[in-house]
Amino acid sequence: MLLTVEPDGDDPIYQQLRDQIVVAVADGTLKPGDALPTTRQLAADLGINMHTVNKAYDRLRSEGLVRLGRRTGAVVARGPADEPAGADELADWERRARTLLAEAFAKGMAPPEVLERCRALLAEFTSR
Amino acid sequence: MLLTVEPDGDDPIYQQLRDQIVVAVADGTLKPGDALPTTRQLAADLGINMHTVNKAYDRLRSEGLVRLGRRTGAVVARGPADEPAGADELADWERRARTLLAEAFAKGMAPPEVLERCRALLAEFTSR
Amino acid sequence: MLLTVEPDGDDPIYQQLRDQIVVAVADGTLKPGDALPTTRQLAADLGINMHTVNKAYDRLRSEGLVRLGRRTGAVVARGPADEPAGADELADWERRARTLLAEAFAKGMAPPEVLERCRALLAEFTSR
Amino acid sequence: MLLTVEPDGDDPIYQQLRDQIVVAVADGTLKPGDALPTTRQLAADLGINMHTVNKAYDRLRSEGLVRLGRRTGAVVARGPADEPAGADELADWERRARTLLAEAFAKGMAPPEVLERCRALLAEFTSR
DNA sequence: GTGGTCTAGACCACA
DNA sequence: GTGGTCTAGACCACG
Repeated sequence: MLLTVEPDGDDPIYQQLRDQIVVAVADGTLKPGDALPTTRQLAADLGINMHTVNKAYDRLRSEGLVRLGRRTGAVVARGPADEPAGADELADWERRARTLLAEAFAKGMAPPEVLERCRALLAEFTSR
Repeated sequence: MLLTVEPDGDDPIYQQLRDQIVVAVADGTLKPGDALPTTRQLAADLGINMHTVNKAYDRLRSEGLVRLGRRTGAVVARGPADEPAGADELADWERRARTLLAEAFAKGMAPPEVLERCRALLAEFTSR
Repeated sequence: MLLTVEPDGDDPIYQQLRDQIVVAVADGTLKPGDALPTTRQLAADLGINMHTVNKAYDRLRSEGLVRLGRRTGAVVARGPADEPAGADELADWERRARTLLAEAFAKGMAPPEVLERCRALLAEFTSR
Repeated sequence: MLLTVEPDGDDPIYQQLRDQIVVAVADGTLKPGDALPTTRQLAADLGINMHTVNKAYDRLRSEGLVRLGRRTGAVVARGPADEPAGADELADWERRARTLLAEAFAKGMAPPEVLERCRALLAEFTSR
């Protein structure tokens, strides 16, 4: 479980953290019940502000992926196949997926090729 | 070709426009050579500022999807399968796709189901 | 001597014409004394405005590459090795060359490679 | 690192800034990691608008030469030989170089002389 | 009449 | 305090 950040990247730092943790949950590096580093611990390790880590954790909480306890810290709350996604979650995801796939298609990637890439990326998660 | 914006949405207005136009190009609503509304016209229709539309068009130009004409206004420059995507473009796309697919998987969607949704979304584009 | 224009290209049409004529003079397609098409002839051929052709010719005149006669039309006035460039002309050219070469270097092209490309491009002119 | 602008020059202000920064990166005045002035600061120093500086920086970012940081301001991202140029970048550069070299040749500069000037300009970059 | 550029001033997200 | 976004209004280059 190695987290890194690019302070001057295109995405805000808190989202970089959120994304990496989502991927870690997907590929099994993090399992339901696993504890995440404390905010101040992670902030110190990465040389960033504690509030930034906090914001990342809060986003994950509002997505239902982690639970934030006063004493337990941040704990992974949901893993693959743990609980089916809600309708709102699903509609929002589909909207983003449509945009992403449209971009690929509009920019010249052939649909079978796009689908194959999606399959390969998903395989990264299931195989581990 | 109906464009709408949510001024208070999560994404900036110019990106909402960019996204909708990308989808329109992908699904065939807009074909290479088709003219987009003029910046002033679209701005007036949507009740937003000219510069905001301008920024959306400028981004699309830098992505190679539209050409900004001197007299004609904005014109769709690239359609599906018009030209293969560059390596950088592709790597960036794959990074975003990984995050999006990881999110789906981590939130409980089964890989076959995810893949099926991707296939269905792509079919929206190829069928029209 | 085939001239073409992209109405929606990055460069203004009059400059596209100017550039192509400059290259034609350099590579020998056009020689000193050769007549260029009349403004209305060229405008009709390319489907553009007469004033646009006029502007291109005027720029070339101010650069000393063509003479504009009331009765003779536009005539190539100067060719390779015809007359050494003036100091102002030269300083301005060098400024633009510095920017172009800096861009190549800053973007990762090795100086020997850049120089070789320049040599090859110049050879296109001398060989014909 | 001294930047100047000519408000009434032929090139737009933002491009004058862009060009000067490209040259500065090429000749080593600016090295990867170096910070550029903040948009507001530079705008105030030059007596121009913040948005104009912003546009210059944004172009440089889209060219991959700088990263725009959240806290640090603009930072030089790519230096000479840091990363090879892409194919599109290269083709576009060659087109512009052809025009520039043709102009020199057509205006009476001998090819060896032109090449020597290019070599000298490149030497300005490598020597520092 | 089109997009391109510049100015001016405001509010927000991020850290 | 930084860049990012949006608004408003003006002038210019191009065709």
